[in-house]
Amino acid sequence: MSTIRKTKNSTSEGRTYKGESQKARAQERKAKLLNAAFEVIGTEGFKAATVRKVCTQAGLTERYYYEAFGNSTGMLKQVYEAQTTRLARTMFSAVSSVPQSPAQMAEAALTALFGAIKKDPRMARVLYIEVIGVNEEIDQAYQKALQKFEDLLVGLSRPIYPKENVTDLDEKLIASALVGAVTQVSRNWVLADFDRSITLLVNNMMNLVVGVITHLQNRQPV
Amino acid sequence: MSTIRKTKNSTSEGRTYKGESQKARAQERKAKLLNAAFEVIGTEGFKAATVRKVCTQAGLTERYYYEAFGNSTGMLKQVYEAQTTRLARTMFSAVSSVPQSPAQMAEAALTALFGAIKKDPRMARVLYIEVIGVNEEIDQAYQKALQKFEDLLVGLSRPIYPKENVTDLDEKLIASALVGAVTQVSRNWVLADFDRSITLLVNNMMNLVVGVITHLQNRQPV
DNA sequence: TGCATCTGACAACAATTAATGTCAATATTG
DNA sequence: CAATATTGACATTAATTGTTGTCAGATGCA
Repeated sequence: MSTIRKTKNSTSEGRTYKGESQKARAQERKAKLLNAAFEVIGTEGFKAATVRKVCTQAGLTERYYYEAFGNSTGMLKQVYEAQTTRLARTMFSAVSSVPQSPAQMAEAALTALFGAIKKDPRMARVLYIEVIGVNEEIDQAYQKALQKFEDLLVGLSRPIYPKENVTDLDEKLIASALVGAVTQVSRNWVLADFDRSITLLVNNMMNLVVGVITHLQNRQPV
Repeated sequence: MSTIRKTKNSTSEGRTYKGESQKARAQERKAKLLNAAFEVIGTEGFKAATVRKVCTQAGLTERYYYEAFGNSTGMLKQVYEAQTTRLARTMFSAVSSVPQSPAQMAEAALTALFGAIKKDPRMARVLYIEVIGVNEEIDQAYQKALQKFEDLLVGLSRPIYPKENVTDLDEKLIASALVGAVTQVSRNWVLADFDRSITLLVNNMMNLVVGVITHLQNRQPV
């Protein structure tokens, strides 16, 4: 039997190249590919985001596509999750930096959302359009992300709801309806090439939010 | 030169076959293909609706696919428009058969919508999922259809809005937000396999509708 | 310096699919 | 019956794409 030759690091860990560890190189490639995928999906759509096109955009070759994503569903999922994270962070920080009253928090959140979308329309395309109806795995990621926003909304609005049992009141349903309302308005706004001011959008959505809140507070239990 | 032979009908009109005119046969084929396309798109999705699969489902050959649709975008567009028409009819008739007060009309419309979706989930898939992000032509059809619903809503709610100018009030924006809210709730409901009763959905959406209405009515012009 | 590893460019393969064409069988009409 | 229109089954073509493989050159390490 021949003995197995070992380098300083065990064979599976690889070695440094151009001054960087294997892990660091892989991360850099993944970041490049993620940016490229976001660019292509966000401007030309998921269907147009072929392996070759994304790799060309990234300046890398196909092998690294599979290293980073596994397959095209993986690519879309990662791009989507990166964008939801980015948006959530932006909105969270906006909400945090404002007096903690429901109306002011809602206004801050809406302003941050519309601002982010206008600043980078690729995000809207990824969040609202390209993830719809691709396959079950993406559907799940989409539902999960929305759920997170809805749960956040439910948590924030809990103190607002009437203590007594209002007939059939379903907080999650109301939350998802509000999320849907915002989504729809955003989508139309993007497709209409930002034809309205952010202030106008926020003011009108606030009618909806404040309307449902005060209505629920004034309702009598049955 | 040889003279051109003419049958009783000019050549371009074709002739009867199996007792039916050319037009009637073409219409029947188109109806068959439309049903088949709806079935495939509504259950397996647009991506799975290849020319061969739709034709097999319809019991017809590829040539008639192109006769009826031209291409796959045409197919999706026609299926989509057939479903929006069907839904609009159902909702319109429901709204008509009820006392013409805003709340009762809204309740009737919502009940009809959720009922139609539950009765045939393929419709929801076509209306809410498969038309999103296919290409520009479908996007336009989608926007046009939503616009029609939104315009209807604006028309119905016009008498409700305060006469005085409320700050920045944009009826179209409110309408599209409400449409988006309903759409989102429907989508979730389908994906969650109809986990709630229609009454529950309607009651909760009514909170939103009544909430925004009363809020707008009570608001003071600035 | 010599050898193993890593990288990038690209070839190759298989599978899918839209779109058009071929041709024999069937129905209609004069 | 005979000529022609219509139909349906299937072949063909061309293009695209995911995925894997090849190989030469660059890089790091002992």
